[in-house]
Amino acid sequence: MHTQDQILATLRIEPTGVPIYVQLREQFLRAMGAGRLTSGDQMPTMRQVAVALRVDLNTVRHAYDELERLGALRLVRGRGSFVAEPPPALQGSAHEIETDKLARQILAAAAALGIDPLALTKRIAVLAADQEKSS
Amino acid sequence: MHTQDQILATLRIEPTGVPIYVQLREQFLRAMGAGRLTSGDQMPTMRQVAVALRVDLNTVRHAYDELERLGALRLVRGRGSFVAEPPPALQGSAHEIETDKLARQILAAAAALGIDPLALTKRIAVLAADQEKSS
DNA sequence: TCCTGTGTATGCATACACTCATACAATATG
DNA sequence: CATATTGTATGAGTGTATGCATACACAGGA
Repeated sequence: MHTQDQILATLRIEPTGVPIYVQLREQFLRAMGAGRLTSGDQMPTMRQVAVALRVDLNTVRHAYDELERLGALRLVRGRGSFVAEPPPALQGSAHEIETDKLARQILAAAAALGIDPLALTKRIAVLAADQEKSS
Repeated sequence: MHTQDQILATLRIEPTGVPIYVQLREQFLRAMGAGRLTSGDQMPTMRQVAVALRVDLNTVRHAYDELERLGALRLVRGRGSFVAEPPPALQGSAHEIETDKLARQILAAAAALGIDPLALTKRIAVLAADQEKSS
């Protein structure tokens, strides 16, 4: 019952010039990957986020919208928003396509931040290996 | 003499929702932090950047302007733009921290979308290598 | 049924980001 | 001095991001 509140408390909007909806999108994706939000979890309400961060409802919706298009959320009218099941089946070519998509997004993000893709690749490999062990 | 050209070749603008001037700002800051741009170096001309990236002169100026306000650049009318003396914050270690942050965020996103981190790493490496060649 | 909490959808207003075009001002060079 | 180069500046026009307000549509419970 406290999950949403805890997530809410972690959200931060910074005046860096990066659009608010982008900041929200990244923070939620990260919370999911870190396990602070898991499949089936109810997300904080759009209105909750809007009020808590003193941000417009449409802005939050913009973020939730993109997360749904990414397949990370399920938006259910009248009920709420929920973290989607990460398709574990995602086999064969479908998996390759998704992987490719994300890989390109990542390179774009790295370029946008001026981070060397090769250095980034190495770092990811190391962290991924660490995660393998701990699980 | 090749410095500007080399820096120019590393610049990338991606449609991530992050404003172009922010992308430029970050990339230059990181080039400084990584030592690819050091005190006294002449920056590529605003017009060079504008033409190379097919972006408006005012947009580039916006980025250079912020960098000057940050103390990272000295803009000299009629002569050019130069990296300031104490190339500000974001030194080597800070750069590593940023890379680390992005790496973790990527792993988070991958987990959230049900994508295998190792497969992702390989794909990124391939795409990054391709990009290196084409430039 | 009625009420409340959701997501969904408008319209209006403001500010910002970006492009395009056109200059002006200072510096360097011939 | 003339010219080119570079930074500086402005205005028009378009699209987006954000905020504020007001609804509508659907689900669940009293």
